Amino acid sequence: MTRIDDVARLAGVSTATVSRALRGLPTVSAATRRRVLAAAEQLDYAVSPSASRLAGGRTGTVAVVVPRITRWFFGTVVEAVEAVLHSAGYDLLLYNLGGRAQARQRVLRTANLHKRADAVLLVATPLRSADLTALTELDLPGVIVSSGTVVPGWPCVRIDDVAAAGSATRHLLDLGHRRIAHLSGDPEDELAFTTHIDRRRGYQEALRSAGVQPDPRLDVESHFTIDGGHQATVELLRRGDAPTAIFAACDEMAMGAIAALREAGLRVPQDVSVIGVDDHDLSVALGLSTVAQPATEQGRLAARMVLDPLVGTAGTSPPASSVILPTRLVVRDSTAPPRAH
Amino acid sequence: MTRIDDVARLAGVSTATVSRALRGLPTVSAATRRRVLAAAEQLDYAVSPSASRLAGGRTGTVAVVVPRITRWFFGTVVEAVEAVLHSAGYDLLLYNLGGRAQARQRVLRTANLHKRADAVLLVATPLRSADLTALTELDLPGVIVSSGTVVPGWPCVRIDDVAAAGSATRHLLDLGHRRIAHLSGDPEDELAFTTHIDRRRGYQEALRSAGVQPDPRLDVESHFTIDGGHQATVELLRRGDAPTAIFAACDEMAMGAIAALREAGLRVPQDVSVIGVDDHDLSVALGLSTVAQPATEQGRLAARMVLDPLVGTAGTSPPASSVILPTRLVVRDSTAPPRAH
DNA sequence: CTGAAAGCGCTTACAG
DNA sequence: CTGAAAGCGCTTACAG
Repeated sequence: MTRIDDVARLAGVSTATVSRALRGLPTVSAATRRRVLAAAEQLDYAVSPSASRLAGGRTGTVAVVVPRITRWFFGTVVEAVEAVLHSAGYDLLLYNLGGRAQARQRVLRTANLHKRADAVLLVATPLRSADLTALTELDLPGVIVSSGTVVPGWPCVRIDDVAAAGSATRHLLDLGHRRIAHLSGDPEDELAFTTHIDRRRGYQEALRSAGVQPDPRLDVESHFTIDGGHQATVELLRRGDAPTAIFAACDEMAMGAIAALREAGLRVPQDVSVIGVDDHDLSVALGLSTVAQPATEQGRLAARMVLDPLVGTAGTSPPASSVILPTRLVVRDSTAPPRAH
Repeated sequence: MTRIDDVARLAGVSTATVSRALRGLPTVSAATRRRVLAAAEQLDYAVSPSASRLAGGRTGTVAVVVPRITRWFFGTVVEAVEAVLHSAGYDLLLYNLGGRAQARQRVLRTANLHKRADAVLLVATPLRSADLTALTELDLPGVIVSSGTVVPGWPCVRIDDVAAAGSATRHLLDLGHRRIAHLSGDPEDELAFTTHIDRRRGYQEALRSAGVQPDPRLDVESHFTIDGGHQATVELLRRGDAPTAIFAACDEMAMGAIAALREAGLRVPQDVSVIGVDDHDLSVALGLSTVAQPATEQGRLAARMVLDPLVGTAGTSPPASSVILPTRLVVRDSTAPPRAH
């Protein structure tokens, strides 16, 4: 393997100069830089990350923590984050909590992040106070995407979940629905994120503003997955006195709801209207009405914000502040006025 | 930050002994190991990965390359891989090619893998010969998942795509279909993987075995996505003389096909039967017939195989050999006999 | 703008 | 089973 000494020798300079030239530091003359780059090229030299990290104290790596990479929102965010990080020359260390009970603790406690990453991107991962303490002690910069916990000093990129849920619910109210069910997140979930709390609030507030009293029997908790939406809908139908519309806390749950309704012989939207939140890839194909949220945009922005304090002249730019991106009601074929009685 | 010297001092041994004890090497007495572990615990010591990597020459990291993390199969594989790697104490460096034209080259050429990972997991990523050469020169062990290129010395975990496609096509033939369309992958795709070639072959062979001549007008190429399946179906219907059944090369394409059929006023399965390959999470909900492939199992197995030469006593176990996992026809509601004329 | 030298924090022969 | 010492391959004050 060629090392920095080889390049230095060929270019006729010191290793310090090679190091500076290759990293693009300004304190190298144009002519020297040219010679170094040519030598490196000729020798097919690549810096040793371990050596560079040990000597420089920077890892060139960002740790990305997501609850489940297989879920639409998280996969989409990671894809956007990956593109930004890699084009900035940063590595992406992936931590997928994946429903494992102790995964979160493992990630945050066992010094997995410590010295492995220069920054953390925490996507929709709520922290218990012990975890938060552990994370704070790592003293790393970071960015939060979506909901979760507020980490002191970490900006957050998200949508307004209360508003998004309100928008979905109001769409149903405007169509004339009054018995509107809600499928929301599972508070028992070990990986529970807080998104569902806000979305429920938006739902309830919209109902109350329209003079409708939220009915606990129409509010079913489940997982934020297709299967979760399916189960919740089965439960909803079991309770009897079916709603005329369902607001699912995410599109995947909405899809599960549609499947369960179809199995029960109910048509969408003729018998029951369904709306979700996300604008999942499949939602167009299914004709699912939804409140679209910009997942790629959230990922891209979060990645830029997480790189911000790492790249460039530290301390120059003010710390990034939190951003709330807009959502947009997308009406398709799964919502319609309730049937006349 | 506590360093190894601090632990050594507290435990009253040399740093070499601390290093050995912490890594579980057998050449440490039980009593000493106990003292070292207690000291490390007390000081909340965590080894510096950079230092360890530089000195030891191992990175404790596996690079995972996928075409698109947002696609069901790849997301599911990565989730399984992540669980195995992290529970073995390995880091996962994620490379998502994501449709970017030069991403593959960037990953393989720019020494991104070199010295960053001890092994590579290449998921459904075909290589041009220049890329293959570059990869071979890195001299890393690796495992291939799904199709792609054969890399000398790298075992492969996959399904039999020809058989899977044959099974899907035969199901349609058995129902009485003769005009069976096929939606397959796009050969122009910069990230084209070879899966679609095998699946087309299985489709054609099954037709011929049943005495049906494959009709090129019923064979439409597109992307392996929901949108790709949608577009391909629109094209298929535009050509006129619609088929009575569609075999889509993956479930996402099948979902797109179902959406396009519905938009065209065709019912599934009464007017047109649809079958895919995968058993995507949503397929149950949609009632989509499919040939199920074990994505989680492939990921888990591949991860174990990739760790195999890294962990334990090198050279002891024979190199892992390739594995072909079974697929299974799952009949749901999207396939039925063709209507009588 | 450039170089000599120390140091980053480990692991690994080597010797005992 | 344990330790002293070299070395992994860089980056960074420091000096000029």
